[in-house]
Amino acid sequence: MPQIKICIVEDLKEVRDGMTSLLTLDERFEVLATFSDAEKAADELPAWQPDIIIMDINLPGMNGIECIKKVKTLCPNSQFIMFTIYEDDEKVFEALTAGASGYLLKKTPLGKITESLLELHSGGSPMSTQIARKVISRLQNNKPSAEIKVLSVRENEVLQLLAKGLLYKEIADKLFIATDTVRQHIHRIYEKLHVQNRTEAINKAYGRN
Amino acid sequence: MPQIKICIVEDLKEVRDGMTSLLTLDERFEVLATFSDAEKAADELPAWQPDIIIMDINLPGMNGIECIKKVKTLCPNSQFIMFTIYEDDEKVFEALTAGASGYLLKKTPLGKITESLLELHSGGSPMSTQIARKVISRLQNNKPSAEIKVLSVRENEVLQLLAKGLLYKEIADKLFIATDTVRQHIHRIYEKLHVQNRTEAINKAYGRN
DNA sequence: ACTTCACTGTAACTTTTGTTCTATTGTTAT
DNA sequence: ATAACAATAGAACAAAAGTTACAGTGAAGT
Repeated sequence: MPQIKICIVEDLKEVRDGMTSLLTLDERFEVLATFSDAEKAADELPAWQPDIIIMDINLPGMNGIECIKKVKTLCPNSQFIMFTIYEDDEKVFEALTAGASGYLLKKTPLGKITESLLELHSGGSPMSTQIARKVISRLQNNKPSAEIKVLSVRENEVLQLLAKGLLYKEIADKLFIATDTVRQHIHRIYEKLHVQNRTEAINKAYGRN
Repeated sequence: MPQIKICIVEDLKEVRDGMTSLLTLDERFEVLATFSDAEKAADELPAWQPDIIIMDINLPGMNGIECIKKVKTLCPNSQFIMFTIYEDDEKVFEALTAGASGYLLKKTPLGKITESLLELHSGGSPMSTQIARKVISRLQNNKPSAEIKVLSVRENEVLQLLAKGLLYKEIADKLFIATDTVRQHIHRIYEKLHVQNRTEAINKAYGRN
């Protein structure tokens, strides 16, 4: 069983060293190199071709997400795992779409960290259920979002059809109500979502901004 | 703290009853109703409006995924969690894109089941890291879709702004062209995408059907 | 040289959307 | 019970979107 080759990109020396010694003590891992900034990492990572790159998100200068974008094509066999303080950071989500395969919280207990790395290496994507929800929502293009909850059941039905691009008349026919009633519902929807038109309503309700 | 209202769709009586008694014994949950087939569930679920619907995937007749598609618009505030034997089932993945927010394995220890339901209810998406990886990779293959490529550069710019919900006038101002020209571009866009209005164009271009 | 096409523009016209007001019915919460 | 709200609907009106037809310019390709 070969060791899992790892590189670390992290600006804080203590954190970097802590992670390095944790992994060095575990014979399943091998730390090839560490970097304190993204520019240097982007330059040198391709030469190392690690299995896993642990990437901090908030770095001085180029951030971790930009770094992924640069390095990804040059390290096609490397997997990126983000390392961050904030669990619910929108940046984590950005990173996932940019090419990261999972993430670790800085407060994660040590045992969990190695576990997550092993999971990552065996084809999984360690992440919290909160992030998982966000990812799924994006996949569905359908975020149940706070906004959508202020709408009544009927209003949601109307919005659903509105989002398909149906005419008022067509919505009315589908729901067996008058066109004027549809008009009414839609007006209320716009009010509740604080928007002016169909497109804005759809964007807001389904979380595309 | 109100109880979490739950409905169960599962064809095997033992499993159904087991789940029901597990949840009934826990005062945080309330089982409103159970169904042994998807057709009946699709009929009656809208009347219950549960917080969570536990849905078996493999059902006789209509399967759980079809059932979700039918019920989802009628229960906009309900969350669906799949209940299945196979962890790596492609069906699980289909279910997630169809609208499910997480899934449970049938072999899951009882304590984990209630934990997952609570996570689901508080906005998370319980799932294994394997499935998470699949979801992420689908997310990353976010292709700009074939349709968008038939459009000229300018038309894409217009479409972009159109998708934000801007008025023709606002688009014109942003691009420093006449409102009538915007009108022209949009007409061409609709022609090329074979659609009749703004919403359909956006859906088509960004692959939401 | 000629054709094609993206991009720009004008103009008249129809259809759809969105606003505002009013009003009835039934359900739910205090 | 009484207030609040969801769902329904009619009607008049203003604003925006969408259709159709025509036309000039400049760039790219044959």
